[in-house]
Amino acid sequence: MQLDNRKKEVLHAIVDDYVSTNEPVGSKSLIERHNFQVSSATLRNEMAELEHLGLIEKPHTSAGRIPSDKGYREYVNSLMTIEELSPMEQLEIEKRIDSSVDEVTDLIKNATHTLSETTGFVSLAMSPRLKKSFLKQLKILMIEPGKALVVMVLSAGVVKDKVVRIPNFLSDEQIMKISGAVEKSLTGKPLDEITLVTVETAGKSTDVPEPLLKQVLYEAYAAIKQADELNIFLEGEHRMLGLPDFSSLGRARDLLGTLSDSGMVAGYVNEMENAAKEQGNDDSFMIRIGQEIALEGLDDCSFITATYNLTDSVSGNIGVIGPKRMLYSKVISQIDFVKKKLNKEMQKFT
Amino acid sequence: MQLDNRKKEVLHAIVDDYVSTNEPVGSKSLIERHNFQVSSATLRNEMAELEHLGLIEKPHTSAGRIPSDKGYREYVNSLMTIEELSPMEQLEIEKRIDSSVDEVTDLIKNATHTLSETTGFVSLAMSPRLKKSFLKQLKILMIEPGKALVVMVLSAGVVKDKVVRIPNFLSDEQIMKISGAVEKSLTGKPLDEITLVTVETAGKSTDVPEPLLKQVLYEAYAAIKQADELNIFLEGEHRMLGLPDFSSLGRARDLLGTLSDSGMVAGYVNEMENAAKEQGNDDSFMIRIGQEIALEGLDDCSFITATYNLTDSVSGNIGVIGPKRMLYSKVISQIDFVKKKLNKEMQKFT
DNA sequence: GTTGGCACTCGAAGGCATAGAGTGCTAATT
DNA sequence: AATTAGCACTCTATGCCTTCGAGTGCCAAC
Repeated sequence: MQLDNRKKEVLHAIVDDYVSTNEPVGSKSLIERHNFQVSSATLRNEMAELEHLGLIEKPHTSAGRIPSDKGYREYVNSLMTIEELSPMEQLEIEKRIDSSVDEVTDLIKNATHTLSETTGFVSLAMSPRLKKSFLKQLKILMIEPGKALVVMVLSAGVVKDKVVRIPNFLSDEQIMKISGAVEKSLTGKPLDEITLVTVETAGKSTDVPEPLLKQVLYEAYAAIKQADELNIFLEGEHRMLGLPDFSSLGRARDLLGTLSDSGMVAGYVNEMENAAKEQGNDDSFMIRIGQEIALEGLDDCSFITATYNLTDSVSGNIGVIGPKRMLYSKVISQIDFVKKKLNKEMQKFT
Repeated sequence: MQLDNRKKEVLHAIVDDYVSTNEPVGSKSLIERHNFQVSSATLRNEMAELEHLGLIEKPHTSAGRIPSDKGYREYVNSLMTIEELSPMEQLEIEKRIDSSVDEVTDLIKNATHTLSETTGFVSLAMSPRLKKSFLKQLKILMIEPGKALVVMVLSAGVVKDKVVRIPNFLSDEQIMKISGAVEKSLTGKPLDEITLVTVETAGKSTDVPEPLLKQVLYEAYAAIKQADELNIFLEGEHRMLGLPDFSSLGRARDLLGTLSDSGMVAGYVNEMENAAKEQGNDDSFMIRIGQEIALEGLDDCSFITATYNLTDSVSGNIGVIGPKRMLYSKVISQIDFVKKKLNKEMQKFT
């Protein structure tokens, strides 16, 4: 979209004003609040053109203008300038992200919590995508007859486990044999290269009778597959209720209803991630505005995520869902700072 | 509270009508909907007395009456009759509570989810109180230099683990020695009898040098303590937004704000549990109505929980937070049925 | 103890006028 | 050709008034 400078300024001003006042902005108040060296009539003409371009719109005939999704998009893509957080704000975040936790998951939850508190919106994080991490250890521990625990240590410093059912007859020794054989042959393999066949082959070297063996191997395989399942952490849903943008109960309900289905949100974040990758989008932020979000009830929201890195090949997303009437530059730098802090803290785990 | 029969009938009718219509109920509509063999004037007199007793109240001078907290309390304690769920409803719940999960926690989450869906309210469950369960196994596994995993198998069929930091110098062998020694001497002990001293004594038999040993033992102790920390699962918060009782955004926000602090809710459930125990309340339900609930924003709610049992000595709570204008008899039987189903399914894990 | 009757109260809903912010258009100005 | 002043018009929000109806308390009669 090519806009002349003055149109850019006008759109910028409209977005700024609307974001801070939550009132449709008219030509007069625009003049009052900004140093335009033209009359309101001229602005009215500009605004009519911006409306024609689909960048702003009127809630009704005799009201001021509000940015459309396209207008926000233009603002985000070309108009806004991102500033660094103030040292105070940085310190606040540093302080909140506690580095004393022992597990990556806790660190991520911690960062998510912090992000929701600093932005005042809903925050979310995806667990790391572990497909590319490799097995460093795998142990099958007998818990009691018929029950075992599969413990996996992954290269990304993550520990996963799962209780599985095994045949009752199996002895402690047999399990240890299987455990050893599987570990020996799978260690060093990335999770996404481990298939049921791989696991079954790994177990062949033991002398445990076939049908029993097969069941244990299958369970081990299932445990490995479960280890790279994606989790999502959502936090601060209730904060949306405090925003004037969701003062209509209907909207608030639709929004929270959708967010309550965390699996659906996780799936959507995943799609976004994949789409970004396909497009070779090396921008570190993914931003979806209003109707661009393919989730019901999020028409008035914007969805911003960044990518954190646990290792070179293992990453996840962290971000915010807020009203589309938000201070984009601020929120983006908040996410960015939390992400960087998270990346730094994560190094301790790898 | 001693009420004559007619007063009981009137209160019963008022609660029923108000619950189903969400309108203050007046003397005339009461006559219309129920077979009172008296005139509306008589009912007005009765209602005036009920109001005097604090059982019902007027939103304003010229409106009908609504039950007060005390009125609901009376209703719940003495008036309502609890019916069994219909076979259809039972089947629906049976179907939803999936018995194929491998861990108790999943089963509990499952039941919580089901409860929220069947009641349409917020449901919650506490994780089992494991203080009285005893250690069946405890293993410390070396993950990498400086990092180990403490895995505990408890008598209640629960598996817990925690990643801990250990001194870098320790060898695999040394850890195994400690692990063996601790397990040997702690196996069979209830969690609440395990103290730091117990653990340290348990480790003494090894030849691992003192300061290193001590750190590992401390971490093991911390892992054990963490194992009996209480978790709470809350689900369906967004459903409250659909209820007319929370059509005021302010109330809804206060409510969801409070519920978002799950630690606080967990603490409160715990208090309720302890209070019930002290009073020797062997009733299987704990019910708190309106202002009886010592949590901000829950003035218009009722809080109903039941106790599930994982083993004789290990139990937890499962229940519902809904509007106080609810169909108590129905909700109670729903909770009761879910609890029974949960108890049944839990037997598989012990 | 019960009832019919009646005056009174109060909130909800609808109608109506007004104020205010904003718009688009036109004609004049630079 | 771009800008501006001016003006008629539009639409919402607000406040005020009225009406309507469900409900109440109380009193006198049964």
